[in-house]
Amino acid sequence: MKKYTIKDIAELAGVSKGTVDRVLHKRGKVSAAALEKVTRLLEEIDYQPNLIARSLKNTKDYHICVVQPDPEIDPYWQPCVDGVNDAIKEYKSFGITIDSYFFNHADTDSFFKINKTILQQRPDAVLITPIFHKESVEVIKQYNAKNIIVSTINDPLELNGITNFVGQDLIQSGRVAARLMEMIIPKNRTILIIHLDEVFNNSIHMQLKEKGFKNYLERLQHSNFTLKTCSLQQADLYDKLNGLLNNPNSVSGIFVTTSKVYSVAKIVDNFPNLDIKIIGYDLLDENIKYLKNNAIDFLINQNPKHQAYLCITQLAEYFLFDKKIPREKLLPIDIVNSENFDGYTKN
Amino acid sequence: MKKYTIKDIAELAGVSKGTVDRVLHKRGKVSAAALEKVTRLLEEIDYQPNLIARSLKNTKDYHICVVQPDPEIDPYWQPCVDGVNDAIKEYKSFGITIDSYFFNHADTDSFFKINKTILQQRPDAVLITPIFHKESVEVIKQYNAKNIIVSTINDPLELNGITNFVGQDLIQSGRVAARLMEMIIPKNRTILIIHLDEVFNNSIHMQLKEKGFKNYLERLQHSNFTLKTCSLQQADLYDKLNGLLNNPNSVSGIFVTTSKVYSVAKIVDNFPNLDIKIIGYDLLDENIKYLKNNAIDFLINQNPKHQAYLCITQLAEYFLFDKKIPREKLLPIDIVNSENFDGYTKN
DNA sequence: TTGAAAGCGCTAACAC
DNA sequence: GTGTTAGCGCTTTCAA
Repeated sequence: MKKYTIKDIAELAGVSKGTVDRVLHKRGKVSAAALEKVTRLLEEIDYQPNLIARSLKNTKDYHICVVQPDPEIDPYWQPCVDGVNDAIKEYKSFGITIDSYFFNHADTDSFFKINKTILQQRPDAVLITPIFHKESVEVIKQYNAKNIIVSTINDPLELNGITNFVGQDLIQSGRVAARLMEMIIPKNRTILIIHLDEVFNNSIHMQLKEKGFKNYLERLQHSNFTLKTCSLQQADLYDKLNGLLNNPNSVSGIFVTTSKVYSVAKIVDNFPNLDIKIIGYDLLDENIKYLKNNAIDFLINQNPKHQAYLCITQLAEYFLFDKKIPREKLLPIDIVNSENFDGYTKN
Repeated sequence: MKKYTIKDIAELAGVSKGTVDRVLHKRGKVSAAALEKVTRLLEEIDYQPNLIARSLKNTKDYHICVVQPDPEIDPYWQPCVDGVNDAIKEYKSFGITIDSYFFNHADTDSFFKINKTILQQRPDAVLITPIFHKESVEVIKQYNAKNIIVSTINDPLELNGITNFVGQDLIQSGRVAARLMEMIIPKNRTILIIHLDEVFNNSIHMQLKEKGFKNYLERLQHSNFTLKTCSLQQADLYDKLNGLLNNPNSVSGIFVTTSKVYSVAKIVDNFPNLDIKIIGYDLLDENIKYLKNNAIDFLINQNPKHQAYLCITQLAEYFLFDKKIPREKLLPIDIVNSENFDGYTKN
């Protein structure tokens, strides 16, 4: 069970370390005889290079830039920032520097400006949260032109030029919500699907979730739910929802396609005798408050913190240890209720 | 943003690398003046040692032994083995050798025998799956006496001498199941709690889950479920359950505290008009089959594969990079239905 | 085509 | 007390 090093191989083959290295990396300039001998030896002993040593040699400092919506403007993004910060700490001692940049999630100009700055820095990789689809495509092209690796989280779209994507299957996510809804409301009732602030956000997300949700329910054999979709602005939510709920039995379940589900729960809370079930997204403190008192029945955890952290991890291990980066990593769609949320929130 | 090395510090402080190292590791034999100067400098520039270099120096081969129930005897343990095997592959190139040993989960002698063999090998750490509690306590003492690190997964008990534990909060796990059950069966019905093969397994697990389950339901304000507990052997299951189910409306929900929930689902499937809800544990193929056709309503994922993998990861990063090992790592309690299982099964 | 040698950053033994 | 030095395993340059 001895650990063989290049030196061992060299001695066994009667050549120098340099030659072994040339064989290992197929750098040519090796005689047929030596090639043959070393190759066989390598196979025989199942040589595994010491990745630590290899990495040490490569003393380059790697540089990753992260482009995210500013959490001070939309706190939804705070978990992503937290995930990135964890990664910063973890990889600092490994010679990987990570810089965070924030844009205004309602302002494409700020997005462009930041990417321009980053381009000039020529980092080794950039992680972007592409909430502006069209604009992202453009920016990614520029990064690719300079051979800068581009990673994304959170975006379900096929973006060309992306090296790796970490996220969730959003259609499936809608199906998960639908199955849950099916289980907790009586057959044949009416379900409301609410998209909140669609114009200001990446509406593709909401549409895919809706698609999955409908798709699941429409194919059911023995029940026949009525589905109503509303795309609303926060400002209009109160009036609209109040109107609907004052008409009793009109709605039995509400599926909110975003993390703003607490604002729906807050209104529904005023109708305690209606027993309306609510399913939505993300473990915001506000959402968990309603989850705890059963005003929200289920939350689906998109795990933005882990998405961001994992994405950087993949890049770091690629730089340090040449570990292959999976092109797409789909995280599980966590179902969260009042009893298991803290397993997902605390770390 | 320069990366400072020991050499840099030495030059800045006007001392040698050796002295800096002595300060860093508090090895004494440093004059007050030098100590003061170097210490301040280190703080000033927030020196971070290069962990790769440090690790390379330490060329020792670490050795971890894993003691698990034989998956050929009880396939429940296969995921753990898979997790360990993943870790073996991953850390092979980092100078960490991991050996797997299997005991018969129904034979304490085999457990002792294997631990005896391992003790003689004097590994750096051992990961045991302590399904025999009393016996494990004994064995752990012996490891501790030889300064061998002991890690465990899957066991909720306070075992003294354990360095780290990776697992789940089993009482909370029962509460999760209870909350789910509450949502999917009508109020005030009867719920059956089934422990399968309790004598042959670690019954503590089942008891804790039951405790959490009951605890949740008993404190509900507006409903009043009747709870019945059965501890059964596989062989008796069919007769007992048939008896119960032939008495209509006797049972509305069944909570199975182990992964053998499929064997309950199989029997309940013969009573299609009863609409009995079933909740159980673990993503065995057999369970997923019933989950898919809604015969099982929810499974709780204990994620044995990840438990094992994570545990070894923690040990490896401790050996390689001196990363602190958390004494206890509680994994989230994943709720799984027919729509999100594949996020947890495929990797 | 090949071997020798330097060096990545850190540690520790050894000489002064 | 302190500085020097060798060396961890691998890569790469340079001279032969």
